[in-house]
Amino acid sequence: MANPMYRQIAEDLRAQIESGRLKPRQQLQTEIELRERYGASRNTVRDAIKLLTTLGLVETRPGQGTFVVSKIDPFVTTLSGDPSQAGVTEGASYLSEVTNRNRVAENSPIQLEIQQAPESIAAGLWIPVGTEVISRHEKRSIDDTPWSMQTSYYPMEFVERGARRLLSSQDISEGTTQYLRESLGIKQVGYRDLITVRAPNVIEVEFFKLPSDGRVSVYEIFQTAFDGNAQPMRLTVTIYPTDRNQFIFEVGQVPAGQYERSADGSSAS
Amino acid sequence: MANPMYRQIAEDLRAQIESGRLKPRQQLQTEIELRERYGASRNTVRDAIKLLTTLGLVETRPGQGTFVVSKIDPFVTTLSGDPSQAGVTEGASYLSEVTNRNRVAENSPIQLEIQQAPESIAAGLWIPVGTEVISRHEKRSIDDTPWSMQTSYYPMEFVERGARRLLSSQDISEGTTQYLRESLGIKQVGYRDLITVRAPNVIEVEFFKLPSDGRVSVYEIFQTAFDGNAQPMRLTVTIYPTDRNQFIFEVGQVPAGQYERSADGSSAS
DNA sequence: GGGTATTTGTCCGTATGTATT
DNA sequence: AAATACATACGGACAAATACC
Repeated sequence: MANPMYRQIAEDLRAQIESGRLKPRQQLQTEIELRERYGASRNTVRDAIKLLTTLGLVETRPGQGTFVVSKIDPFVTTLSGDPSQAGVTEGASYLSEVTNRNRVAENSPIQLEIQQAPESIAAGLWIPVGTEVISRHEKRSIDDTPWSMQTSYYPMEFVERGARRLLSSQDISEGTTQYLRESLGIKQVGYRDLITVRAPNVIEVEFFKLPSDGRVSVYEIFQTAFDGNAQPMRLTVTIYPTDRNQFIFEVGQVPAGQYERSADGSSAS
Repeated sequence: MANPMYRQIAEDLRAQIESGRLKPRQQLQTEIELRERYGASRNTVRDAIKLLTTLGLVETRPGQGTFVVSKIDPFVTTLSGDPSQAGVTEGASYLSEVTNRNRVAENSPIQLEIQQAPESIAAGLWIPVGTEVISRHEKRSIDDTPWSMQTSYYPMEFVERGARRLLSSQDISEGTTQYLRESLGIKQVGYRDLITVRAPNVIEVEFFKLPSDGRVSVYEIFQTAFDGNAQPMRLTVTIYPTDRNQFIFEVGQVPAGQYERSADGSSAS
């Protein structure tokens, strides 16, 4: 046999799940039953189940059993769209969007730090490594589900030039983008998003309550905002778990209306 | 005992990797050596290594050993940008972008099918389930590395109205967007991308040569293109492995210039 | 090419712990 | 408290891949 036994067992179970013979939320046979059914040892059955777990097809619950996963209703974030709102990422802007969908959003207090820019942040802001930057960090939840972690970095120079509220951990209700325009005359004219996916770190596993085996990865989105002189004025890094988030962006003329892809893979408008 | 032993071993090794004491491409101690070092059984050490593998921190090579991963130089795809080029996804358009970066791109022949639209495709094209659609499927590689799999769906009605070349497996060199404009007067005025991440299926694992344990997930991007009547004219589904791909999109005025995030997490412009 | 040592992969059986019902 | 089910841990045996002589 080309394939080891635990893979064959996994393939068999996977076929049953994908064909719909095993439905979401349905319990699989116990490890003991599967051991007899496939004539394998319990450890081999467990290897098969572990593979399906990594693939996100099943989940195990101690004391209960192994179940076919039921996907989470995803939250959809629109990354582009109305250019006038473009890049308004901190503060209340996204709250209205969330509320529109009858969901309840919550923000943590803003955690403020002054750091020496490491390489990755310095490069995004076009400043030398080690330059002081302000970081404003915030955690967000929707319907009590941890949703995203966001950190925005601004050159320390902005404070010296008069934007002192950047150093306040108070929420800047009108948005930092507008605040910087009013206080310093720095106007954001565009931004660039870089989307990556990676495994979560320990902090992210804890906040998002992700399985500690790292099978759920996170989006990491670097947003660099530019002012009228084509200089970076802000770098925002946002983390979203991939198991509950999708992103939309639109180019050109696109009809309005939600486009949500539901849990079973189908769509609705 | 808060943590089981295999997690403690994994955390210890993880700390060594993240602190740089174990560098990318460096070999870890063998399982036997780790067993003695931590006073655990070989299977327990293997559990720790399996965890690190799922987290993407190490990789094992039979007959050789276990090594700290060296990240792949990612390929960066710009999803928005020049509105005149917007949505030109099939054919030669992306080849120039690749060539500009001194990489060599290759496309498979287009695989053509006529299908009854399943729910997910019907919803994207606003047509009833079961309506006939044309699917044009293509696999793409860059520098001999499998890069993406793309399938575009068009209403069968387009062929009946005269766009017969949609049924040819020949590449439509000027791009299907332009072809539809010339042949039917259907003009694409915008599109919407929906970005999701999920585990790969068997076909994707094989084409992209992904590890069969499913620890590397894939982006699945649904692009719906709209014509001047705000009707969907095309649905394109593209799959990219998350371990070698990043996406950029820009809104407003953004200075030109590459923004690549290199393997170690730093950036360069 | 062949043979051998090394290293990881698969599979088994068993015992005990922990979470849930 | 007892039963059930998954989680952790151990030890052993053999297979498969690789490297080296």
